[in-house]
Amino acid sequence: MAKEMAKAYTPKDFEEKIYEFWLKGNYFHAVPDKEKKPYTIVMPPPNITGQLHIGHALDLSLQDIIIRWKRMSGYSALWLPGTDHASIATEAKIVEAMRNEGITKDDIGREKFLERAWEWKKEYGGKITKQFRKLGSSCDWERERFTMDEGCSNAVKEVFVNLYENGKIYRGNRMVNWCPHCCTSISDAEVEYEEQQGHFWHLLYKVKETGEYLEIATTRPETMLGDTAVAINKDDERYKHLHGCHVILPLLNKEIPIVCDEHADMEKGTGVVKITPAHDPNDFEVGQRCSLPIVRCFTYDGHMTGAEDVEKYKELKAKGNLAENEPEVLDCGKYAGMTTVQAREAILEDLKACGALKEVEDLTHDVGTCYRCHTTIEPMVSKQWFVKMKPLAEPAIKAVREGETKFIPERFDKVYYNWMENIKDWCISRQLWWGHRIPAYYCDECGEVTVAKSAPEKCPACGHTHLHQDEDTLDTWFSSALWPFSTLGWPEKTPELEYFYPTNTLVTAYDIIFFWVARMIFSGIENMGKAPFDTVFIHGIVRDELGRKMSKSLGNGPDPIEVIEKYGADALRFLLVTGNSPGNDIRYSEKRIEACSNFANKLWNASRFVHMNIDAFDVKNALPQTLETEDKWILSALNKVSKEINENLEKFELGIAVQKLYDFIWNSYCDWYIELCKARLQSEGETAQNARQVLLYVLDKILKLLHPFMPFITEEIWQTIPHDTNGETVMLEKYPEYTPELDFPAEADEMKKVMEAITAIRTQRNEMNVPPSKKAKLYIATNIPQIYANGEKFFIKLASASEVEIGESFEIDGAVTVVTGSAKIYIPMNELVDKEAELKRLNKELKQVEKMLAQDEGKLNNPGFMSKAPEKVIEKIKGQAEKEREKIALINTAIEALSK
RNA sequence: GGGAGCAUAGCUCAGCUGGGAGAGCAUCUGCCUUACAAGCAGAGGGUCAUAGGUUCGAGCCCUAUUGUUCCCACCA
Repeated sequence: MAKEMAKAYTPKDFEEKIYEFWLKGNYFHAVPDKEKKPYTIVMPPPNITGQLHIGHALDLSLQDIIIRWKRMSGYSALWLPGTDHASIATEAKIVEAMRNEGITKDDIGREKFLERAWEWKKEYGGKITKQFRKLGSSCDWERERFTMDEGCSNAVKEVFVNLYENGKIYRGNRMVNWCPHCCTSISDAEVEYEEQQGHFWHLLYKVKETGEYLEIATTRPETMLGDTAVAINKDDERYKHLHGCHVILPLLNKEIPIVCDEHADMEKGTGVVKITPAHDPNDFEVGQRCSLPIVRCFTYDGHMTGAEDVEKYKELKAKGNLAENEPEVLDCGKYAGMTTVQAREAILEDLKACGALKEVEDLTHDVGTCYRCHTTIEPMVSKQWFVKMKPLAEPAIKAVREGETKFIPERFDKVYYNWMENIKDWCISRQLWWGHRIPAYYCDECGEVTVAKSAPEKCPACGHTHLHQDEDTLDTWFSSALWPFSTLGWPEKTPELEYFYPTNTLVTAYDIIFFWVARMIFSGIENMGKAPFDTVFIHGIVRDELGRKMSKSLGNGPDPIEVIEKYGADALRFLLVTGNSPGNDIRYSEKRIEACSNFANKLWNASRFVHMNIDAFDVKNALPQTLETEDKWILSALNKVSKEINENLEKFELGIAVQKLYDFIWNSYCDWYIELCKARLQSEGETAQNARQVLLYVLDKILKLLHPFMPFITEEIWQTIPHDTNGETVMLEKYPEYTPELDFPAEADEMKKVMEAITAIRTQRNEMNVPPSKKAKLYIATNIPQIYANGEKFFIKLASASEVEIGESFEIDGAVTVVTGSAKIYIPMNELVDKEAELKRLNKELKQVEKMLAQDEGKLNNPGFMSKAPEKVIEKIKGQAEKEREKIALINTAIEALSK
């Protein structure tokens, strides 16, 4: 084995090579294995248009840590990767590319467009997953899926047909969010609200019957052309006389009714509301309740309707193809063809001219925008497909309430309930070409709708053979919602589906709980009968040093690939997980990553030190027969950290786990254990050999413990050291766990006493500015001499002692006195001792300890504490008090001696 | 309007079911010591936002307040 380690830690030199090695060994591949328990994570599929950003890096790091840990813990651990077709984003990219060539979608038609899209997918679709590899992601690439591959498309059709057949999918004219830029409907979840400066325009509508004027405020005066009523509250005393009357719509001089509806709030404004059923969600509801006509005055691409649009409507009407709620279309006359923005200006101008504009008020309000292009959303009545949400939401709420699925951290279940409980029907059709085409077929003859997985040969109603498929495609999230089972082969009953579903953990940021997590839960329950995962592990988003969101326009997002080039993937992963607690955002800063890379370097060098000491000898990776106190101490510490890391990982406390590991490796292993060993390593014979073995044994465990977090460096080093198994890769080694027979609390405690004394001596010497080169004899007065005698070599090596004398008490003139919990140490340094200063220091220390003792005694004399505090705590306090008394005694004798 | 998070060392953040306040970075001091100066040995630095409460005991639990960030809904 003994491959050599390079002198310097340069991750660039080996990370790629290691990844190739893993791929070659097929170590990421998971199969159904009856001998093992399954553990499954499905990767949130990135958009094929996506570029790896730091948010992905966080998400992937967390998933990889969990899956590597589970794999090493004996599970058949599957991490299933894939990509998402991202219909709106991808289509926009292709349209843009075509625009540069001077062509439009309509120029080339659907088929040619899709050819381009697939080509585009082929060229760029794999880019992001290639980038994922650089992070060390141990996903099963053999099982990589794409939301529009054959299997996933089949699953989409199956679900659509099933939902349609049991009445959970319907088609109809409803109010939807329309993006005039993307020219498609979008779901409620896809609307983002932005605060904008706007105005309140107060309009005057004349009442036909009485001649009085009603004042009506609106933020969108251009919709007035589509008004089909004004509403008042039936209890509003001010307007009781107007029940059944009409107003004259200005500009159009059209008579529309005054209706009574609860939507009109007497407290707000004048209590009169204009009703535009075609272009406002609330007004649409009023229209439904009051049976008002729906008049559309906007085109679907954000212009005012005109004669042509009316023609189209008439054609439709003549054919008898008008569906329920099909809006009438208005010829906007002089405004026809204007954009809605232009029309607003023109209409206001005209209203002003005819005296119908009373006043203008400034107003800041939230405006709905498209989450993709941030164009202002136009609410429109249009014919779309919807998923009926109530029956799907109920069991999905139950699944979380009853604990079938739980959120980490828990608070996100509130967010989930709130959304699920207030959910409206989901508009799933999109007026786009790139995506899953809706499997609905219309008979050209009789208009009969057939929903089926494949095109029917003839109309089941009239037998006619001319049918055409629905032009629309499905919301991208419709297919992502099926991801946990469509990727495992559903609707086929595959062994993978049987074994790996339901999956275990879903790892994602809080910003897509609605888009994705919630929809996966109800889809899983609906189609599989079981929620798709037992745990949703939510993490935050990565922000910049100023706490701002990373964004393209700010250009504040570091390129993970560049970071990896510079510091290595291990450092980046480590950065993203340290100090990170579930659900909380983290800040990225270059400073912090340096600390991570330093840690990797530390481990590298410690390993080189081990090599330096074992390479020339025949050292087995196994514990020796005889263990010294310091060996027992480090083994106990290793045991403790192994136990805790497993516990923390179990609770998804990755940040805490990694912190403890860092501390163990750097402080316990490198700063103490290696230093403690140096004395032995310089000697000859068995004791040195034993040290080499323990050194190697612990390093091996460290590499395994750290592997999920820093996979590359741990593998690279592990490949160079002797093993205790004949495994090929550290990633398939057993993850260290607590081992009772390697716990030595008594010896560990002894060692800690010696270490405490060493630290105390160092502190004192440091304070007096004594250079380490200046050695001094130590007199250690203690009633547990054996322990200190055992530590003699450490005092010499690590506390600058020339020699050590141990006894019950000493009388030494002009010595510096250092007091620990169990020893009083004299350092005779006459020339350095300032008696006054020494006394002052000792008195100060005495006061501190006395204060602590007083506190503890206070507790122990408190009947409330004694009767109510748990036994464990009382014992602890008693122990503390005992130590404090000892220390006080020691300090007192030191003061006495000095005062003589 | 409803809900949630955050407020701890100069900075960035940890702190598990309440039982002596921690890390990294920064600062200061001293060190080339059988790996590592990307290092070693030390030091200083905190009324845990404020005010009450519960408790033998509160950074942690409860109430209110202030500041801050976010989510949802609505504003005709």
